[in-house]
Amino acid sequence: MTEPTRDRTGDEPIPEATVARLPVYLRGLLELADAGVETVSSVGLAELAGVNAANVRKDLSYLHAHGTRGVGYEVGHLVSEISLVLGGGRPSPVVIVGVGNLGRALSRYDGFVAGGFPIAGLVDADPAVVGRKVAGTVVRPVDELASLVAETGATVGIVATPAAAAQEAVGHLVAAGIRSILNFAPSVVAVPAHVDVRQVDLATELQILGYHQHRRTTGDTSRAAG
Amino acid sequence: MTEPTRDRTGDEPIPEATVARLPVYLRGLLELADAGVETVSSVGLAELAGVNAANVRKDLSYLHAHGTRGVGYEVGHLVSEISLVLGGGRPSPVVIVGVGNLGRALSRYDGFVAGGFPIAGLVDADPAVVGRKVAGTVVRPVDELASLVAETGATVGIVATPAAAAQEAVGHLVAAGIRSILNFAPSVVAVPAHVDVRQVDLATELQILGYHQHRRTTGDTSRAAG
DNA sequence: GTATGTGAATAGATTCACAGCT
DNA sequence: AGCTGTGAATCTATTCACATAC
Repeated sequence: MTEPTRDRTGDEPIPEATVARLPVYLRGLLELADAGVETVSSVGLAELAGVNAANVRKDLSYLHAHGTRGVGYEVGHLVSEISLVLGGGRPSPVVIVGVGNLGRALSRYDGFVAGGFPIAGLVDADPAVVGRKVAGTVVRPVDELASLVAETGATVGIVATPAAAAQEAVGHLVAAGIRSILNFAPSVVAVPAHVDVRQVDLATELQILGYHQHRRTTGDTSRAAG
Repeated sequence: MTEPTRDRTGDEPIPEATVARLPVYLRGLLELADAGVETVSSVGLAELAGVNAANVRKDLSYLHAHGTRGVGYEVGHLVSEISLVLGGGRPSPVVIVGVGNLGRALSRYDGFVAGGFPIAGLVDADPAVVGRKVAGTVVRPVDELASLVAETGATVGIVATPAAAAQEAVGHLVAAGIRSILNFAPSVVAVPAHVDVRQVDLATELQILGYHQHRRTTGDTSRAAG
């Protein structure tokens, strides 16, 4: 409260729940910036993100993003701060393992490139798929993964294989030096402690919806969950 | 009748965090059942699901699933109980709005059918796409959504449109009577209180990974997050 | 001996409510 | 007046530890 001590970028731990909301704030802020809006209040940002305003303020207090009392937050400033925290501002090239239906769709998804996650390359274990051109990129064999990562500086791996092949795919990625993995395969995978895995499971999401639906139709006084 | 509080299926509220883990347990249990395993301990199931064993026990205590002390849980029984809680055992047909890259991939994803979520139909706002056959189904125009839902008994909607079209797509789904929606568009959507929306946002997931990666490389004493 | 079931303890996240700045 | 920033209160979730049952 007297001296502005240790102020290194990203040195304080930001709660996971906050980190998960930052991308949503960022999206809303980019829309505002596009529309020429220069300041936004916590209430305004809360509406865009679908959360509570006090939550927004507390979240932003973890960053080095301060607002002006009586006015609000400067949109451009928030965009910079959040972008910095989420990946340091540099693009993170992505390698995709598994070029089935989902892998192909992901490789063509332009939201990745726009969000700073260009596709560095595609690999597949199936020789019938290797060599084919998908979304402008030639699919390479799995044993070239390490060199692909080295060449392109890829930092993120996406697993889009069948469940049975997911653990092996993760092993290849880790061996190639990748430490951030997004796993679309419906399978819990084991990784060393220094590797970060996030699971995106479509069937699981549907089943969670199924629970609430089932409850709504059989139970009585239930409350909708977001 | 004056019968006391008997166990109506799904009458107690199950914590959200537990609901989100049940599909993961179910997957592991189905694997065990396939392998002919008949009982499993909370420790065994915890390993399969990647969580703490006490957590498994507490989660299962919310269901009507009891184990045998000194032995464990009966795999077949758990499968039935969890399946029942997650959607009542009946299949929930799914309509997909938006037949771009992602919509096509989802419509071909066999995990849905296997998990009790058959594709009831596809719709798209683009006349150039309407009428084309995707994954064995003819794409229908958005204004046929209500009749499609009525015909097929679809209970779940998947939004796979661009962000700008997501709110409108959700509006159509709600108007057609759908009350469970899985939104793949990177956009916060507003829905009436009786409608349940879950967001699956690929760019957001990558950005969360980006935060941890950035922290690992710039910060020092950090701990890996699951 | 082994494994469940659960109260108690701990940790984490959200929301409230208001002091303090512009 | 309006809006941020944050301690305190509340709610939710996880983990521990052990009595209880097989």
